[in-house]
Amino acid sequence: MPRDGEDARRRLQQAALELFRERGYDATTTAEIAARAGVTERTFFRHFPDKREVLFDGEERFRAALADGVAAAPGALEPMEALLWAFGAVGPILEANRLFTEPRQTVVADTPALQERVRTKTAGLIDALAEALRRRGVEGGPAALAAQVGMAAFGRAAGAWFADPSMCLEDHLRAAFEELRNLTSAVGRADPKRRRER
Amino acid sequence: MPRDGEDARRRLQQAALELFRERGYDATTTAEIAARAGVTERTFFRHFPDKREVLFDGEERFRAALADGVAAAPGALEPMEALLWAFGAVGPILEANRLFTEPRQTVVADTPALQERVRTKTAGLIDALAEALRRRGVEGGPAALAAQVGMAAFGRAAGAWFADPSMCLEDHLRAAFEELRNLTSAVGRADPKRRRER
DNA sequence: ACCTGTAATGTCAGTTACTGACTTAACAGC
DNA sequence: GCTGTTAAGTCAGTAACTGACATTACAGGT
Repeated sequence: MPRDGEDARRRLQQAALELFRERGYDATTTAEIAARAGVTERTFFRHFPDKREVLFDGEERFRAALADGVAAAPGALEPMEALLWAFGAVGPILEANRLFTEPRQTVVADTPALQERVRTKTAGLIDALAEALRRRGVEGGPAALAAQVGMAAFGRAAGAWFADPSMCLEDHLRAAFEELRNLTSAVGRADPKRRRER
Repeated sequence: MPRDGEDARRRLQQAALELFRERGYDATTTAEIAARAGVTERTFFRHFPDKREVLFDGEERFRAALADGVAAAPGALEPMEALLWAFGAVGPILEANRLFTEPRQTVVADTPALQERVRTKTAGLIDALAEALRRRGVEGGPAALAAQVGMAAFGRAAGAWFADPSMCLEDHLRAAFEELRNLTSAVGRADPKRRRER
């Protein structure tokens, strides 16, 4: 009976989040999730490719927003500046999803399998950023490195922003990127005797 | 019959690598691996916690070497300099394992599940580096960021070194870290109007 | 009304990774 | 020769996922 459509998907996500918080991710079976959502286990796997994915939704929209941000940045900006621009433009999306993403933070935090998935999602974002930089004329190698490094700074800024929302995301971003510059500026100065003992 | 001991483990790894290269990771079952190694499937899972882990061995040794390298770096070095030092000290290990790790590169390359595992392993290395930096007195936040960024540069250097072994690892490392400094030095100069339109 | 197509779901059987509980075979030292 | 330990075998079971097929609801045209 196809009257449900998109509704069943939302019920499944809701049921999954509830059960994960009640008894943990590993102790919850996909059959239980389906039962609470009022559908069959088979239906679960028609809406989500696997058990983990039920928690992650709308990530491709975020990825597109990041890529668009890099593309929309003024052409004169250096790679890292373009990334900073894109991260700033993505703030509203972060803010809008904040209450939505917060409950699953605790679930992800104590489930290694989900953390692994988060890393994969992040890797996808990094790839998209690198590709967007390449489209601006940045060479492949530096683009990939810049995307990785920029994402690390963004993660730090987003974390700090979650912990202290009194400062706006842009300021957190600027602080993180400044920290980054301070860290990297020191290298290659004294050039210590890089002997490999042992 | 416990006469095998460590030997069965090696046979399992060898059999797994062969089968993965013959017909791919996903199309290979743990039962097949065990059969080719001359043991039971149950024995496979006594030696490895899961199917993926049969390909990754000696990673904890590498992690310890990295942490030791950071600890052994001269105390006057800045965080990123200490990381560069540690990466340089780890070169011989990379070189020794080169022929050993090369065959599985192709398997990992076209198996998403294995790439996910590699990312998890890398995250473990980053954590170890951050912890080692903290032990040098670096604060938690900057330590984590420096470890992430340093590992990104190390990955780039190692990749370049695999592609072009004529240059020594240290030179590749220096090039990657220099690239990093160039990338980050540009940010925060003009401070463009970071308006979030759209 | 009737037919038809399509989209979401139900049903069921099967594969595979992985685990727990128990048994068995080899070897080690006393 | 007895005993303990260690690696392995055996067996039954769970749970994530998949393919093949049947079913139900609804939409539109005639």
